Amino acid sequence: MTTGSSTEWLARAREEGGPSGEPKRDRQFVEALARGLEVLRAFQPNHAQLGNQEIARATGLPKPTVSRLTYTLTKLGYLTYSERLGKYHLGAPALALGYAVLSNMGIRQLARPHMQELADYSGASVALGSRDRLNLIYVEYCRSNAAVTLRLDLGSKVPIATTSMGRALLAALPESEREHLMDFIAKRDPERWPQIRAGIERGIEDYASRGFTMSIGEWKSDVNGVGVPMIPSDGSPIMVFNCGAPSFQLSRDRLETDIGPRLVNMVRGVEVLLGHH
Amino acid sequence: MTTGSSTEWLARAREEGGPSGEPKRDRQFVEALARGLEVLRAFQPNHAQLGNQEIARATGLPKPTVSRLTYTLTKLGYLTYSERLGKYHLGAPALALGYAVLSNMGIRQLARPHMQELADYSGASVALGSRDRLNLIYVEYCRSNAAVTLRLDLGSKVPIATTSMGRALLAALPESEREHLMDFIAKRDPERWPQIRAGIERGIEDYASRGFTMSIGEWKSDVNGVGVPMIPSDGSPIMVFNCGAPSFQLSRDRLETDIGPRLVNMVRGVEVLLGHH
DNA sequence: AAACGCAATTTCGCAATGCGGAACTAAGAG
DNA sequence: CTCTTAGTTCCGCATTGCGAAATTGCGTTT
Repeated sequence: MTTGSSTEWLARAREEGGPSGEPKRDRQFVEALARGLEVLRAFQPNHAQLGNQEIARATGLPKPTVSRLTYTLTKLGYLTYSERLGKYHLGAPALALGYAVLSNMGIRQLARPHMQELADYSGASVALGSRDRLNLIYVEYCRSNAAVTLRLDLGSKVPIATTSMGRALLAALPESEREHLMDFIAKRDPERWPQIRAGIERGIEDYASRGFTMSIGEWKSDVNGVGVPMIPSDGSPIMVFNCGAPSFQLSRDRLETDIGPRLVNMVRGVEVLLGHH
Repeated sequence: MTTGSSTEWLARAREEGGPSGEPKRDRQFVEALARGLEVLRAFQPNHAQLGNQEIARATGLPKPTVSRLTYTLTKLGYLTYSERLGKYHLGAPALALGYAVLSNMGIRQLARPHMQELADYSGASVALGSRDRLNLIYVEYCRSNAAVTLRLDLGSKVPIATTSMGRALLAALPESEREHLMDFIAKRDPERWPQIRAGIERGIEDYASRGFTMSIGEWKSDVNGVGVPMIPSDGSPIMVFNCGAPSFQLSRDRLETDIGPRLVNMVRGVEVLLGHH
């Protein structure tokens, strides 16, 4: 299901962009920390409980190393050991980190009223996401009081490959970064790559011509959405907005002619607010 | 405001319980990982943006070390660097961890209906917390539709020293652990320690005689609450429930005679559910 | 402009620290 | 009682992280 191992990401994280780069050690990069965090990441919402062995398999790290890392994380409270199952699960301190992320993210307060307005107008839900590897993480979320469906929580992930949000991100990314990510997507799912690629390229065109991207049943067959990127003025990473709903509620046509342009407008408005610091 | 440095915690985390222990190295403990996480922790909700210097001061780590750790965390996406400010802030991947915590915590789904029921009955809010150092982190939260006040989000922290929840935790903890924590509390706030200590001891008595603890305006002057601990059957850490509201809404008398006993009952109910796995 | 203060990064030699293959122990399953 | 599968301990090696001090970089001040 997942990529063979997450070691690839660690390897890439160390190197400069150069694909030719030999294993020149980055004396600045703290391997042990990266590996420890990799262990924490292994605990996805579906993999609630993991033993050392499973973690070793999931991360591609040697057993003794995993053993030491889980030992450390447990002492710090980030992991909790269950005697009954002989497995670890995530502890509350990890949650506190997430809360700090949200409460420190100024853009959320700025954007929320605008997002809510569009959500109410469209009867759909509007979200703000930030990238993590090949996913987008929801950092803000508004839905119309009408909408009953599509409940995604803050902190949850959607793939960049097939969502309108993801395509908006890719379209706005500098060429080199985009290709880097697309390489990974291709590698992870060679089967569907041709269609995925086509969707991304359509997204790039849509973004160039109209300022927003679309996904019509391409992420989940009964969900439609549009996406718009926001490129911050300082060097910080691109954020992405979307507006989406079940397909019976939001037709392709309405997205294209009405919601898409409005989302673009909304993002321009938020950008202005951000400019005022 | 905070403890001088968080290095104390790291030191303790390595050692066995023994207070006499000299710095016998724990070859199992990965220092670099612990330090890296300590850097992330420095980003509390109030300290949104931090430079290397500030992090060094907050964590008590040497500057070059901090520099390497922030470098690593940035490459991994857990921190983001703002050119404009020359400071770091937390990135979305940290949020994803928090989400995984919540979605994996089975007890939440089990307990929620019961918590909601009591919240509705009492017109107050009911929460479930788990300890992180000297705080309790809210991992589940229900409030009556009536209650307008006291909005605390999942992942936020309250001190164990002065809250009903905290006292319930301390009361249920084994002697040695309790004293260990109380030492820290005393050290952190010697000024108020006499009153704090008195409150904790009252909590221990209350818990022994009635099964719940109280805090009447001792955390925030206009907030009252009761707390009940839940000791899991496997070795995993104690969880704590509370029920609280602004003091005008929930009198001491009502807490003592009505809400407290009901909360105890509720927790017994949840414990039974947990037993059924 | 030059000089100053302040913060962040780089340097660099040292040894502490993290590493992982292999051996060992523990706990089920057949 | 063996066979498998998970987890820990050993232990020598060299990688890797360490931190004092020097260096760079930036924004003020004189």
